[in-house]
Amino acid sequence: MTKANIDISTEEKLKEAARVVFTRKGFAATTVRDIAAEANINLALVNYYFRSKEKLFDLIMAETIQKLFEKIRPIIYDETTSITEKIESIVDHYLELLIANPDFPLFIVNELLSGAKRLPIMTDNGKMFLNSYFVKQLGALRMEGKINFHPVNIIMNMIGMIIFPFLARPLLLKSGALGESEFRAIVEERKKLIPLWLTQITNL
Amino acid sequence: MTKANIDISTEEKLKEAARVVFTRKGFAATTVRDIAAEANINLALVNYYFRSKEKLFDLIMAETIQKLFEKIRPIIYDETTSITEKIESIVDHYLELLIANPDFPLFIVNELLSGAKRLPIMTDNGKMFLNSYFVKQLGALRMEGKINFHPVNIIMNMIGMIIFPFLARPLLLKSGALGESEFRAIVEERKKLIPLWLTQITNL
DNA sequence: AATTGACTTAAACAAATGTTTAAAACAAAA
DNA sequence: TTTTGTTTTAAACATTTGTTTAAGTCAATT
Repeated sequence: MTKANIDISTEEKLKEAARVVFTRKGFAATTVRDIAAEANINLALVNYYFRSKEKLFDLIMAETIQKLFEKIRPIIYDETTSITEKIESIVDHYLELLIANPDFPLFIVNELLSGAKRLPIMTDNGKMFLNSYFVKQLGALRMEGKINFHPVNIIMNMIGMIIFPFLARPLLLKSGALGESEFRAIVEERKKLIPLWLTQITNL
Repeated sequence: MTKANIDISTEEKLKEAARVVFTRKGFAATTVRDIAAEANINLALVNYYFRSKEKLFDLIMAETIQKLFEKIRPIIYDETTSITEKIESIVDHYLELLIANPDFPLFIVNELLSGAKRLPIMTDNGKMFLNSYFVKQLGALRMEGKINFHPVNIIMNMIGMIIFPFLARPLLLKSGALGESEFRAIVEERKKLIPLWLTQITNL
């Protein structure tokens, strides 16, 4: 057994440290030295294992997006569930994930700004979303005359309502408008409310 | 008349260029040379006029936030208008502003990530929002039993629904899911829909 | 015309940052 | 034990980046 096999640590530690720092500060504001320090590992090893700061970032970004969508895909491609059931499922899964990683939305949005280069990973998954059975169901909703607006609005509202609290989180906490526990309570409350609101909106 | 009075250009040109570049790339990813180049003005003049990159950013940030809230304040402190009227007003003003500056939400959100130092300007205005008559009206809504959830949810939903399309914009455009004109059409559509949806949600 | 004071420029500086190098440490194989 | 290939380390390198400097330009004032 070579050292490479025993030692899951170094490479994995670096990735984990990079994930933490990139998420907290964004790509541009993060230095390779930050990552090395966070991992308590020699600076040169970042380039040794990942060749460059950019490659490391791309790797983490790809993995994160991947993890994100592979949870959603089975839900939105399920042809046996109703719109309402899908919404409940998506909201629940998404919010659970965000409760565990509260600054993840800021991370993504931050990279939307600067990283036009790194977009393909996301656009591909975005298309995957737009081609889903869920979107077809929403389209049918319009055909049936139940809604009189572009179905993409429903998706926008859903994701918007899911992620907004997490975008506003630093503002809400630092301003003292909410405490950590109140924030958590509101998010928990929204888990049930968002699907309710969405059905009201779509007249279901 | 000194040169300082004639020449509104240099300082103002730099500020405008800085606004453009900061908005496009965020604080960390923007270099002073980027700004100078965008303005076609000598590098040293950035520090000559604004002392530092950070001071320049703070100035622009403060002005932008200021401009943003001074439009909203009279609306949300108006004691003569109903909740519905306020919502219509806010949505309309906000969306108009965002149509003119589509990457403004990304800019703000981007700085929420890194700039814990630059938050005070925003938290102050956040408090201004939370102390408004609008929020009191929403609170009353709960007292009357018309809604059975924390009123802050309505604000979250409103802002979330307003800004989300602009956060997703680069993704939607680059992925080809929407064209520029379709995006514009959807936003225009939402101008009327969002208030409608919000009244459905609040049982008004 | 000479002077003043604000503005502009090109060059330089110091610090920070991504990356590379060359040697050392180390564990497994021969 | 010696050898081999991988991993780790400290130092160095080349750029980039924010900032400063010192000289130059220019218009108004004296």
